[in-house]
Amino acid sequence: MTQETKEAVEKILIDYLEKNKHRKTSERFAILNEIYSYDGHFDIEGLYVMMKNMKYRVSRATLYNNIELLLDAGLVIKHQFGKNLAQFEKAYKFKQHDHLICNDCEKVFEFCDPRIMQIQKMAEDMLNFDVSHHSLNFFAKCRVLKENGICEHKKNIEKTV
Amino acid sequence: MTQETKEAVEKILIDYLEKNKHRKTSERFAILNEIYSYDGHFDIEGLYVMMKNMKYRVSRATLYNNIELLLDAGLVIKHQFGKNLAQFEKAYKFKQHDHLICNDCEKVFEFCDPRIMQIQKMAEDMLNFDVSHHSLNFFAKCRVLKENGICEHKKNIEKTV
DNA sequence: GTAATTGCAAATGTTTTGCATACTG
DNA sequence: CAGTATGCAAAACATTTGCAATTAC
Repeated sequence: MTQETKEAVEKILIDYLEKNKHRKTSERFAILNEIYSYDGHFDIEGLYVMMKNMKYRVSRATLYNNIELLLDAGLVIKHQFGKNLAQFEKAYKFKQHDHLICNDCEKVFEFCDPRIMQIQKMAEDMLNFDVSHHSLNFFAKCRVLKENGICEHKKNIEKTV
Repeated sequence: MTQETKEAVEKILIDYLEKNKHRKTSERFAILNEIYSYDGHFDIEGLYVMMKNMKYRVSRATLYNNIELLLDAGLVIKHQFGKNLAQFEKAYKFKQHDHLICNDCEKVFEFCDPRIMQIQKMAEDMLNFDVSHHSLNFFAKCRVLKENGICEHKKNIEKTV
């Protein structure tokens, strides 16, 4: 993360905390910092391990509490890729994108399509709501299968998830 | 559910079971029947209670096992509306639709937009996958608030969820 | 008959809660 | 110094698993 980004997201957090009369605790800034230093999707347990490895003394409860706050501040977005495990991703300055999940290897791919915004506008006007965020997931089968009928990505042990 | 629908979905299930060499147990037909007799979204616990109330002797494990099978057969679709609770819905002959979830009262609204299919096609071709199903959720704030700042639907105790 | 499927109960994994302690404003 | 936020442990909750009994084929 660039110094510029670091300052920008911290400013957003500070403004949010002040506006909502929450305290500026060191944990909040540490969590924000860890999240923005990481690329890709993460879950709370992963973030907990990451922070433990980085010397921090944090509890899972604090992570659960503060991820909610960061979501509300628009600094983080939440995903659910079909499993009962919430996944998160930093949100500031990252291009809106959606996901396609392989039915076979569960790897997650990203794509962009501006038409989603048109659909959003239609839904907003039709139902009289202002959308704060959306989640579009395609669950799909890979067209390229290996001899054993397994998708071509399955060789990769680690998942994008 | 009409007799016609009942027969149609049972045929789909029978074909699926035969094709995949699974047994035609009475539980499987009972579950299918209950699901198709119910309108709206349900979770496993709700289905369990529904079936218990209807004299059936079923276990949660069987419901979890068979909902997976019905999903695979395309007879049921699965949703996750931001919570760690899987919700389901019958799928046969029901028009494709997507959801908007109120941030405030958590009520779920439905809408249709054919443009989602164009996005799907784009994603399929770009990533070389065949989409089996999708999930599009908008999380949104109601434009019409009551004096207390609470959304206009909050009065309704029961949720569409 | 035999192997898949079931019900039940225990186990798992994620998230929430209760409470005493620490720290912000 | 008042009350919010924290860490830790226990509780809650949805889902999965193990296993003996049942049932489809």
